[in-house]
Amino acid sequence: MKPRDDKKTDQIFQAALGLVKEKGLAGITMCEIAKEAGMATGTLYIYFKNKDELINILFAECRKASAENYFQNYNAAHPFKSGFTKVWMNILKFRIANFEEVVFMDQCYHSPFINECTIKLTRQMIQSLFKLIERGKDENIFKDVDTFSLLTFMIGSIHESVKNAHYSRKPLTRPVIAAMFTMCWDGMKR
Amino acid sequence: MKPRDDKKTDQIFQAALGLVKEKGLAGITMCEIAKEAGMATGTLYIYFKNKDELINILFAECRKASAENYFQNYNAAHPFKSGFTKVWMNILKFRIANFEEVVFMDQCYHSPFINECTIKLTRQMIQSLFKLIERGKDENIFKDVDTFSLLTFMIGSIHESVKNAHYSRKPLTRPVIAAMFTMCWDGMKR
DNA sequence: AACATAAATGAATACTTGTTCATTTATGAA
DNA sequence: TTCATAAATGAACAAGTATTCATTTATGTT
Repeated sequence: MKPRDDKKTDQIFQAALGLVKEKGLAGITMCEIAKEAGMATGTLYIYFKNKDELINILFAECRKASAENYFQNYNAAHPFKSGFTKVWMNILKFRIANFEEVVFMDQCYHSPFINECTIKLTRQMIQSLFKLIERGKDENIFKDVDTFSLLTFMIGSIHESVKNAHYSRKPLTRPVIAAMFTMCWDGMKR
Repeated sequence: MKPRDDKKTDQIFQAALGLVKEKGLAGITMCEIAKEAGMATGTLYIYFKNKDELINILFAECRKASAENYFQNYNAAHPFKSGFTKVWMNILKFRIANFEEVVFMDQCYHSPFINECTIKLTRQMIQSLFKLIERGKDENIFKDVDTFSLLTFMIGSIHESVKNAHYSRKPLTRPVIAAMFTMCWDGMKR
């Protein structure tokens, strides 16, 4: 028998992500995805039951990849600031390098494809970030503000930087990244 | 002859915004918009040439409403901090009160409906905000960081607050808003 | 080398959705 | 009141899109 081509799933995902960034979830068709991925329309239905499943599984993959990235090379034994910096930079760099995923996930939150339940799962994933912020508060480094607000502020500085860098077509340079981080840190610290 | 019903345009816009927030640009149909707006499908085509025009005009309206709001009750004669606070609060409150518009515009940026040219116009609209930040730098209040980064940081603190408040279903309380503003200010100031 | 099996194909099908248009309804003018 | 005009309607039509399936192609097994 003929085995499945393991690369195909990834080709489909890449095609879908590229098209969504270009035209939004509104604009993509199964036919276009297949063409972009270099295969026949029918082939998509060997790897996914239907369009809905394709998008849901891609969403789950993106979420996983994003979460796995947060704490890479984070060492809790190191001083708080260096750990916090590492996580901040991880998230920033990941979002720059995977901007298509960012756009795709953003669009999914208001779509008929992703259900409430899936969104709730995503919220659970910020637990580790929550703990990081709590540590900063415990060590009397961060302001005595509720953790959720501190986290929101941290994430906001990252998200907006990445978005603006992309739309203004001005790549984030090291000095700009450093400046953004300093502002975030100064805002959060006591 | 029978005159046009001036309310209809607004009914159509409200229906479209509500549906986009619920299902995304991907999920809306002319038929649904009409039903939600309480009129026949054909009526949409009296007020708009087609779906594309409907969305483009709605986009332009949202952009205008948003921009007109920035500097309401801003008085350049007042001290910088109170003016900056006013603008920050204006934007925050506008986005809370008009979250549907926020979602709609976000979705439009990656859609086949809105073209590059329209997006560029939006960028021009941030000129007044640019000048506000410059004033803060001129008065030696803000950090000596490039204006675009300062503005990005400011906007990021607002956007993420509104988004998180909505998705977590925790309305922004006065103390939380105050805390977010303080973090933004502390981050930007020297 | 021949066979069995599943992948891959893409035109055909079924369904969805944008748009039109013949008809009805409502309003201002004569 | 009647007429002229344009709005409003929604079923019919035209496009467009998801999904299927008969056929072809490729690969592992015997």
